Amino acid sequence: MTDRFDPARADASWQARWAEADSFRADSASSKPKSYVLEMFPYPSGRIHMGHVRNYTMGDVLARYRRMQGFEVLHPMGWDAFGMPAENAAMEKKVHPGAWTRQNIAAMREQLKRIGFAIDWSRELATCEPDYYGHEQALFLDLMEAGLVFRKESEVNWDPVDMTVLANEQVIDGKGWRSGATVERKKLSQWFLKITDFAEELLDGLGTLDQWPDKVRLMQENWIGKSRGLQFRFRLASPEGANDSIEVFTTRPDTIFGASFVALSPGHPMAEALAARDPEVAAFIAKARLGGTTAAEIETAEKLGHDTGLEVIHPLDPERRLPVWIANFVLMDYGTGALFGVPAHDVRDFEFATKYRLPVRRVVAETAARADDPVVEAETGDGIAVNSSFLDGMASAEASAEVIKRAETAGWGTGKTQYRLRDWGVSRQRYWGTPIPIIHCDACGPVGVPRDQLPVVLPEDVSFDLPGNPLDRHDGWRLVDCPKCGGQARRETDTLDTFVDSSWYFIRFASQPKDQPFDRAEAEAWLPVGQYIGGVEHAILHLLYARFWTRALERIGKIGLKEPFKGLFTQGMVTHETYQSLDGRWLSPDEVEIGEGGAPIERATGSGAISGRTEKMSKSKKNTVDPEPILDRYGADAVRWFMLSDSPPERDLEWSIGGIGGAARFVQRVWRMVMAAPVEDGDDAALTRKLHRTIAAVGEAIDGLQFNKAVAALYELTSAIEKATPSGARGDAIDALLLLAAPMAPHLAEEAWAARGKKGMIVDAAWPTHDPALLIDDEVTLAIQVNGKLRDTLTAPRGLAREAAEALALGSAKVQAQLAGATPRKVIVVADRLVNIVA
RNA sequence: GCGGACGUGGCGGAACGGUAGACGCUACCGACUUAAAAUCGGUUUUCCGAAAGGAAGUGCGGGUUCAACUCCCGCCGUCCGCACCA
Repeated sequence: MTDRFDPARADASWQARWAEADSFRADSASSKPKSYVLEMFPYPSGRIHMGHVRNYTMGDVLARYRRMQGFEVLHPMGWDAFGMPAENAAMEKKVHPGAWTRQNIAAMREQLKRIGFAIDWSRELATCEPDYYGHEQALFLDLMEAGLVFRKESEVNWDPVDMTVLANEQVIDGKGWRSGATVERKKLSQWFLKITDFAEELLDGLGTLDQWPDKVRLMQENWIGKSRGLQFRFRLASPEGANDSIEVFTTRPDTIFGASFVALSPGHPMAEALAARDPEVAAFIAKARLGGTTAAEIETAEKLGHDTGLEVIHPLDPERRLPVWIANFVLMDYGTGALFGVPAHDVRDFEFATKYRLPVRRVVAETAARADDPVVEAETGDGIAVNSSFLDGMASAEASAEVIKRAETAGWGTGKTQYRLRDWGVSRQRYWGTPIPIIHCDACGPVGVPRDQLPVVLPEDVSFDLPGNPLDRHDGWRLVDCPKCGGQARRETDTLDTFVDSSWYFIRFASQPKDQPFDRAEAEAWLPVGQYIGGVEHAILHLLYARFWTRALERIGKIGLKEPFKGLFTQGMVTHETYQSLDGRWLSPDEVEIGEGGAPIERATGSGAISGRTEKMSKSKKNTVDPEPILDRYGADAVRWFMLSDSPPERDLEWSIGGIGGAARFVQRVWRMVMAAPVEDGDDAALTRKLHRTIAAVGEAIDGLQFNKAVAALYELTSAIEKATPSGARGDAIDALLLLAAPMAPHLAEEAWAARGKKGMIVDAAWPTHDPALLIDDEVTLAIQVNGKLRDTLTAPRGLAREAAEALALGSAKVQAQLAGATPRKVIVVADRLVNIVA
């Protein structure tokens, strides 16, 4: 034994001991209560970064804590292994995406193991392996049979040079991120999942997720975007071809008398029909479709319109005619792709009407008396209906209900609920993804691959020399017989969105039979995930898709589970300072030194540098810190401890070398204390009380995922033990400290536990319990206030009677000095806490 | 534009409506040492004061209360999400 804790030796040796003992295997058949702790699985980019370390450390503390509390814990790890970076690497480095990915997985697995996470590695999975994605294909077919999968034409961003489809974030200023070519919109026939069928229950379900952050629930609620309103048809004054009406949706039926135009989306079928025979319309539509989809562009985009010359009849005032325009601000995929404009009460309509000199008619006012106030800007709030015939005088909500009622009675419209949520397009024109298990036959149409032919395995012999999806040109794989008619047919070459892969991996972790995606009973034994931990960037898509997928499986009877994640925690990012040289190059913090007067200087050139904001670690800003050298230097426990200290876990954690140093110091401090602990007998009531308070505080903090508070409580206990004189109680406190610290600094805890001659490993030890009686002191400190200001603090026996406390307080010289002879008017006594004398 | 969160020392942050600044970092002083590292003890919200002590203080302005970082109203600022959603 040395006087220094040696993490390099201890980390490896205890990790080996845990592996040998198979300490973290989750036994589905265990009779113990179960606890499922899960962190969002990583994409195998090749290196672990600090964000991973923080995320998995939090989950690990919880998993180890639950285990010590007597739970059978499932804490698995896997790889979200499909996706574009592997294809990019294939193109750049001429390696196969699979080889690249598997190599990355191997490297990252070793890195994770060095941090000593309590993971059941026997359940490890990678979504890019057929034994995972094959089951996903089966589930896809199940959903298809249940009518939850459909095919539809949809627009994609098409890069004509790379001949590939781009995600929105790959389109930069209207150009492909890699080729720089101007991106085109192209219509492709693609597969969709009917998530909109679940809009209402996904929304309702949010109400049951009381262990989710409010913020995430709100974001999902807004994303689903439910709104109630009226859908109805405007009859055309003179029929236009086959169409004699235009269907619109509104959330403000009460403003219907304020309508001054009808606007069609440039993608609306009627607009397209008009364009087919009128070049002017066609030209306008082409113009309207230009322009980017970025937020900034939309913000500044000018409203453009084209008058079609058509007119519709107002449903409540047959004398009134409204002009029909085509307008660039009308979205095709919300509502009906057409709307009626009420300039007085809608910001966009107002802008449009002002530009094209369309009438602005007030139909809502604060009071009936202000019915004819001029409208200087769009007034979007509720009020009283005015200038609206039979609606006049009604409040907005009442007026809306009245219009819907009349529409339904007269048969020209119906009350309707609209959702912003759109169906989930899952087709990706990519190689490195789950093949969609469909065969296209000219005679039979799209046919599901028969179950006994699953998995549809990705062919290995592909090349990325040519642009486009290599599956499209791999005839050996692509050309197959139709399973129905036996005729010549082709495999679907699109692969599934990787969000599908991550929509059920938590079920596969819980149960992984060979012959089916999961065993229902076994999966249900573990699920829902008790605590799910990950970044807030997944607040909407991943978490919504996973909720949908689970509900879809529930609907088709595969699992008895509506919500996959009972508790959700979104942790903050790991940030670091940033620097830039004067000419704008990003500098890593190592390349900068702080000169006299605190001004940053670039080491290499000696010239000044600019310190920027502290931001999320990212390669582009060169402010990353690689965990590996830090682990080498300080050991796993110091890194883990630092990740949990200081910042509340939901907030960003600023990386600092001082912080990690402090954590390493604490590890050594505990070790020294253990090494130097003399064996003595005897009590130490004060220390015992401190210990029991700490046990309660740490447990409460970990339960609430407030790791920074648990850390602070352990620092306090450590100081108290150091200051205490040797006694039996002190020895007990050291033992308990090790148990309490074990989830956070497990290697140190094991090493110290062994050094203190304890039997067995600390991972198998029970979490200490506290005696509630010891949380209460016999003596309390009373705060003595005069007029609400603290003037004195006095020690008093606990449970001191009101009168006695009052007398005690009045006896204080400081109080008497403050009162200066005045008689107290009133005395407030809060038992065992304070006395407030009001003079 | 809409929605949400946050604002406390030099810094990260604590604080059931009841002693603001726990705990950590930094800095400084001291001890040990030939020396350094490591370690240990101490100080560290501001102002006045030698001290005892006093005054002010949780973004700003009001309010409720015996008592407000905490609750309410109005500003200011920062960050996040959504975004032409009818």
